[in-house]
Amino acid sequence: MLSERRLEVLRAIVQDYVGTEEPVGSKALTERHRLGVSPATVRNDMAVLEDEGYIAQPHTSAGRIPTDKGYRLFVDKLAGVKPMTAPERRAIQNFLDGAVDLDDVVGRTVRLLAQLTRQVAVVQYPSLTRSTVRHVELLSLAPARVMLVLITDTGRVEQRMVDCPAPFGEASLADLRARLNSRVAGRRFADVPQLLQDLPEAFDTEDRGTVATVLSTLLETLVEETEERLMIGGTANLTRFGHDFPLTIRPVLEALEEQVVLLKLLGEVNDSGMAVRIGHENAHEGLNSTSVVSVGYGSGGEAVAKLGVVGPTRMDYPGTMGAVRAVARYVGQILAES
Amino acid sequence: MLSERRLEVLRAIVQDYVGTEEPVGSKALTERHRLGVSPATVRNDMAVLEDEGYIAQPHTSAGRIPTDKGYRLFVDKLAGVKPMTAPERRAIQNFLDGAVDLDDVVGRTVRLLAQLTRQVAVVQYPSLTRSTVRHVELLSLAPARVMLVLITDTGRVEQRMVDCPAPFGEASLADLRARLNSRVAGRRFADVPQLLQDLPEAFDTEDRGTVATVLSTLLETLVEETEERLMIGGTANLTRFGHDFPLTIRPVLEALEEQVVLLKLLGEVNDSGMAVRIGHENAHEGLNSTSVVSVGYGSGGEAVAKLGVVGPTRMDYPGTMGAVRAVARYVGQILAES
DNA sequence: GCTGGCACTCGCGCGCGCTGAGTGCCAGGC
DNA sequence: GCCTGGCACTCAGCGCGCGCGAGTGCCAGC
Repeated sequence: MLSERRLEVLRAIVQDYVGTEEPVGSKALTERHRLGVSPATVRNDMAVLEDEGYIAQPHTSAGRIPTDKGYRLFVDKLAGVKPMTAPERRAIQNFLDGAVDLDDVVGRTVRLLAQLTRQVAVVQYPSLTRSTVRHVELLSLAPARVMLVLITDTGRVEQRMVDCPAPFGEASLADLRARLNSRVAGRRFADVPQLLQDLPEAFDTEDRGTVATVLSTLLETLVEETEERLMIGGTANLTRFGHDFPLTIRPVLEALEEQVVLLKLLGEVNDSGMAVRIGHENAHEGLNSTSVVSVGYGSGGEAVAKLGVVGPTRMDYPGTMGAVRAVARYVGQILAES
Repeated sequence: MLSERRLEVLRAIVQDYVGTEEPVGSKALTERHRLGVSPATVRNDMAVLEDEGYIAQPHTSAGRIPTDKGYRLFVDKLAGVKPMTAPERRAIQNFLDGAVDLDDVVGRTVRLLAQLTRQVAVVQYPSLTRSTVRHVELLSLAPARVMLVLITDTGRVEQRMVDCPAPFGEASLADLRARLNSRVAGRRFADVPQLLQDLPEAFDTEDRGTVATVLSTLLETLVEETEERLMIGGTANLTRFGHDFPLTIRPVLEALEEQVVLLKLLGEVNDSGMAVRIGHENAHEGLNSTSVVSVGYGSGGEAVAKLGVVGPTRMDYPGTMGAVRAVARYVGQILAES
């Protein structure tokens, strides 16, 4: 176990390094922080911290920089979440309040987050998994062609074309529409399959094939669209990554274009709230020199999707976490209102 | 007017520079191209080309590189469009054929284009301006709340919530729905306002307010959604931009995040087909060291949207133009089928 | 009008030594 | 036992000078 002072030294190193982007030495440390001890003592402490793997030297006789493990300790034990100031909160709220539809909410959120944190922002569209069905609509486009429109309580609309095995009359369509809605409207996606199980039996034999086709398309939509969409922004902030960044930036850009990677990235927010993934803790190789701060957000108490930012491991964790949390909270509010 | 051989020299310079990314000198030129003259002669030609502003030296006693004006001449007079090979065509078609819906088509297109050209791809969603209405659907969500769903022939779906001034019965709703569709289905967006002008008169006085509200929402949707959406991809290719690119890349990333800028970028494709914007020809400052190759695409003969790529001015114009044209053609086919 | 020859230019890479921040270690003091 | 000042050592970065070589412009001759 590290002594109190050594933890203090680690904190000071992290803070200074995040601020200056340069390896920090013992003398500079004692000058900028009131540690109450001499540089020599700090040097000893640093030697210990290095042995334990919390800090490292880029090369002999340079200052120290925190390792991933060092940042991890910093985030877990040494730093809190820096709350937003009142004006900042107001600005967030104002900015998000102007949104006119779901796309706009997500778009504004992503821009806001990128701007506040000066990093790359990633926002997942509200998920369908935990949402409920508001309405299902069926439109006859041709005798044997039906368009299925699914409207969710989060304001999302999905449509699918269905080619029917047999012509399907307007009356049957209206019947199906009514039965469908009375069964699933207001219900959760997860419950829908069960609720529709015996629906085809209510129809004439000749229509059963078509009904089954429509239903299976609906179920497919529910499942497929659970793979969420994402929006990202603030990629220009990648240029602030580091000096050597031709090599650093490329894999990050590549990773950011793969939805799957991103979804996984946000994926594992534990229920307690925020998740911070530091450097090599990220499964994806290209993101080994980045940290990800993510959090769930939702219209009620429950999280329906996630959002977060991707930045260099050398980031202002308390500030970033504060911004991410605040934005998530206000987006949740906006969604609840609409 | 430049002599035939001088044009040939310019072509050789552009080709070599695009290939090597290094200033090209007179000796190297005569070695790689069968110009039939000596380096000294080429030097004289180069001096002329430089006087005319087609090429420049990064610094005294280095080779020459083409200027924007040089590329312009190259594109206009010296180079054609390099057609895709048969296997490439097949690959494009196969890749696009797998798409399941509009989002997927656009997504695949953007990835394909980025991969083929190794540049940043931008694809505009099929526009609503020139498209036609396939169907308008009205759903009663509450006594005084109606959801309006607009389906276009390009497979796009837009929805809007309408708060009615007075409760609106199911019968009236069905009536409105039927009348609406009989008037506008299959018609062009631009014609819709006129077609609906006297529709409220067909309804009882008590319903007219609601009908008017619904109609104005529909018209708004048509106008608003004419502001198109975009998808971009291949930003990782920006890292291949140049050696000095910390400064180059940032404004480009910033520009790419502004939809407005991008739309303008694609905006001015003349009807003849492809547009190539070279360097300073781009209005947006951040894109002064990039070239944009764009083209319209559409499901019929008519263009409903645009797509293109953004790359360094030093790009393989014939190849890029070939790829852009081929992709546009196949996307058009796919859209026509669905 | 093309060519070979020639003198000149200048960016780039290399090696050098200096500087200064930073380190590890040690002996002495609280 | 822990902290401290002192000291020798290390090494990345920087500036400098130098030589190389690709490339140029010009000129006289064919």
